[in-house]
Amino acid sequence: MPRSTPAPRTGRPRSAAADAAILAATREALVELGWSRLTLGDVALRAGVAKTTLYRRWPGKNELVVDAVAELFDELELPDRGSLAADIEGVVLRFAAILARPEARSGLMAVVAESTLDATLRERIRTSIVERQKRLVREGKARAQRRGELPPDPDPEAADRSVDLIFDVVAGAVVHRSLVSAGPVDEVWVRDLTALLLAGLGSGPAGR
Amino acid sequence: MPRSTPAPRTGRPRSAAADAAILAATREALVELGWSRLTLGDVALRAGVAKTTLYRRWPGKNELVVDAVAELFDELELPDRGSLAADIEGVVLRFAAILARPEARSGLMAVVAESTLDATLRERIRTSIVERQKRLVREGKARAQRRGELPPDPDPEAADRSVDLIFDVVAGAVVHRSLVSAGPVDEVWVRDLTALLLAGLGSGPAGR
DNA sequence: ATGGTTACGCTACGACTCGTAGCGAAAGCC
DNA sequence: GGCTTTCGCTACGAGTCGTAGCGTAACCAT
Repeated sequence: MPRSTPAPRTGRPRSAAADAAILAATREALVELGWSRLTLGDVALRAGVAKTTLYRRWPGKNELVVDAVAELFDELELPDRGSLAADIEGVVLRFAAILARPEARSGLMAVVAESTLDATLRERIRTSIVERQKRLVREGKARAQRRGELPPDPDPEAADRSVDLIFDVVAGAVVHRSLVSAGPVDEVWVRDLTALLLAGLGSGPAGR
Repeated sequence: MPRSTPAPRTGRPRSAAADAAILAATREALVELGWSRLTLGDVALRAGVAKTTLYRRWPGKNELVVDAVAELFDELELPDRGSLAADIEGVVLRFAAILARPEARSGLMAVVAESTLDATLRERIRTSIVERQKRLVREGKARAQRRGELPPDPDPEAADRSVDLIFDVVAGAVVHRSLVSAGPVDEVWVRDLTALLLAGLGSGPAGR
């Protein structure tokens, strides 16, 4: 989904294969070069298309990288493992696996950095990535409430706030752990995180 | 601290004022241009020094920005407000205030993104920023344990894991909330976050 | 088929930034 | 005063940027 095309009814249609090739080439370049040394000319070369074709579809490097990275997160799913704790551990491990890939690491943080001065880009990130993955939190929460592991929400407004908060805490913690602290997101860490989320600080990381 | 100078005993000494001017100019340029459009030539011009002087002190843009941003977080302190919950709320609000500044937003995320392909830069970030601010968690935790709000740690190894986890969860949540989700870190959100940290998911955001 | 319309590949362009080299002058220690 | 290092300045080749112009290719409507 490069951009919202007004869908012209006539003329030569845009090649869908070119889209896929460009996004794949972008991820490949992210792995080898990182964000700063990635150039659109290089991406065009890898994808086997002309540089001008690239500029016809995306406004610039930032938007291209957002679309290339967003595809990575669409494969996320919430496995039903029978309990809230197990569900959380499962999805966090999958999320961490995606974040371990270099194209996700360098691409995601770079566009977030760029979005601080570009409201349009920020909105693109929000709709393409953030809002899209909140479905995981909603699903996991509803599942836990059906199981009786979580109390029902007092009102819809509080429910929304709860979803937003959980999403920021979980996603933020995993991102910070793997990208900033540069520590492993392994089973030990995930178990500690889940314990903290479920029971709070009082229990401590060793208690379980 | 541009870099570890071997401290030559002879010759003209490096101007300390130039260091400060360069770092301040870097932050100023980050505000106006963001990371990608920031050029070292422009920073040198703003700081009133020659471009060559800049290259003599820092290897490149990444290292310069790390140092410029690291200074911002040194002003963080942990106010003693009498309870663990109040302490957390206080430091989170201060942290968010720093993250609200454009020079911190764009600079921090950009260098984190760059560090994914540069182990040296990653280490520089870890020592200059991350490890330095973990003191807040250690202090807050020790204080709460003295008050009896938190149980003592079973062993030093578990204590370290606990500090790392709390730091990633708190810092990650605040960063994710303000930079990725682009939501406000206000008193309402901080209260919900603190409640989640202390009591876990069971209580919900409305319970307090 | 034929003509209309749009996408495509290709080439070329001026403007800009990069990081480095070389120079003479300035600033501090012996 | 003599030595050493930093400083400001200028200049340089290399590389990237985003755009314009052109002829060709692909699809739709008649």
